[in-house]
Amino acid sequence: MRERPPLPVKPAVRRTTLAVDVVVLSPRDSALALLLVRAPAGARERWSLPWDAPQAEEGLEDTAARIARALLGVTPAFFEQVGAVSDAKRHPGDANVSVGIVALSPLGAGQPVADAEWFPISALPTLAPRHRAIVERAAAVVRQRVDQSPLAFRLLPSTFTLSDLQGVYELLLGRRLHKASFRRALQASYLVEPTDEWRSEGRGRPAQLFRFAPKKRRGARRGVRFDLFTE
Amino acid sequence: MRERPPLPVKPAVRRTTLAVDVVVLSPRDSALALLLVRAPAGARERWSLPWDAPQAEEGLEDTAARIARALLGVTPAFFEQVGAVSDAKRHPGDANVSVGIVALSPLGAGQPVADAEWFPISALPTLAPRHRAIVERAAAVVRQRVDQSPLAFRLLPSTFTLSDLQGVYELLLGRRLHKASFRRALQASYLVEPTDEWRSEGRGRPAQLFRFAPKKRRGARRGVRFDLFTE
DNA sequence: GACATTAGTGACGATTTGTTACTAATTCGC
DNA sequence: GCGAATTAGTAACAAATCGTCACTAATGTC
Repeated sequence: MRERPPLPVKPAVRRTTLAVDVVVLSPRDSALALLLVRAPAGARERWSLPWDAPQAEEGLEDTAARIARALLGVTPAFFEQVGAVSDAKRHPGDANVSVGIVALSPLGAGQPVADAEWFPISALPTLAPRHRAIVERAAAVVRQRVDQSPLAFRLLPSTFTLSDLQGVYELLLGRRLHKASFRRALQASYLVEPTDEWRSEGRGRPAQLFRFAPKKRRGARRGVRFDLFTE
Repeated sequence: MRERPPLPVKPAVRRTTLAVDVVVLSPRDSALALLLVRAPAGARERWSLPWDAPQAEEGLEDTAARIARALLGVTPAFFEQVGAVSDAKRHPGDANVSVGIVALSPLGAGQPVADAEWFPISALPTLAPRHRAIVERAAAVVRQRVDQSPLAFRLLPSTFTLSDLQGVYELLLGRRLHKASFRRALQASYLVEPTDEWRSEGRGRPAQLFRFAPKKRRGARRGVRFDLFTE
């Protein structure tokens, strides 16, 4: 048995510069859109993620909410951290550490201010390296949590049709889903309830509107899934 | 159509103090154990999570690796962020912002230094409020990702029996699993391959040793799950 | 050698899932 | 007005998956 050496690190805090970088997402023109702000003259890239430093003792999600509200006029419905980075990748404000936060804003809510614009996530302009990395992680986080978190519902208004909902899932997952299976699984989940309103969208049969109203249900005690994505 | 107001925020970085707080987990005596360090005399709590500030341009996971290696003599096999916090909850070093990182150390690897000790996760001493919150989030993150991430394999040595593996899953999930179902699902996942070694553990039939060797398989293109845990 | 203990598997029934094919309600073109 | 086109919604079948039980296998203990 070895002798146990004494504690070798003397922990100490250290002053650094911190930014909250916000990935605001919303469905727009049948694609997932990301809100960018025009960079000040002289910056290396013309666009960047909206960002700012947290105020004293302000929660990081509160910082993200403040930034998004200032740009859209409304507060997004959902926030989730995508991770903190402290590497050598360049940040537009040269922050040492960035916390990336994804914010979901419902379809059609808010209106960007003059220096902010929606870009389809598949056609983004050049961003600072750290911002590009944060956007990529955000997309992965959203795709990975869409089953466990009510993400999709936060991208829709408070009432919506089941086709709307399926469309958002397809946007987030990047693949088509089968209508009957989707509805059967949704039925079994007790996550939505029908309203007595219907919406007629030009042609075709009118669709019933639903609202997100999750019922508490006992954890379905399944076995393990081994859904590692090993690619 | 409203006039779009100009950009109302002038982003600026801000100097803060930052700490990386590490949740080192390892199976120990049939329970999940957490590594804590003895606090210096005069601290409000007698134990704390190991923590330190990142060095200049050091990645946050690298900081966590450095801290854990200093305490255990070995580098844990896996790191995952559990989130950044910047609220009023007290940190032992009074850092404004903490990044929590969970580190998984395989069964039996390393030996704590004199001022560090393993505690079963179900019987922890009092911790600073922020540390308590980080540990709770870490446990939730681990439970939530155990299906998508090779977490369980990182808590075991490089070869292990299937009963070992099932035991780790049961520790992480906090419930018993059925042997036949577990093995069938594992078979279908192509995550492990048998070695030609066997291990006799006192009584009972010897068990074959396996190693983690995930085969690339095409994404199983399932429908949506709606596994929201709404409780 | 009987028994306790742990490893590992075959098989059955129940449930879940992917898919096809249908019915229903609306608008559009003529 | 009326059929074609379009979108919503559902029934039902076949295949795959899952939970469970019951068994066989190989070891140590007494």
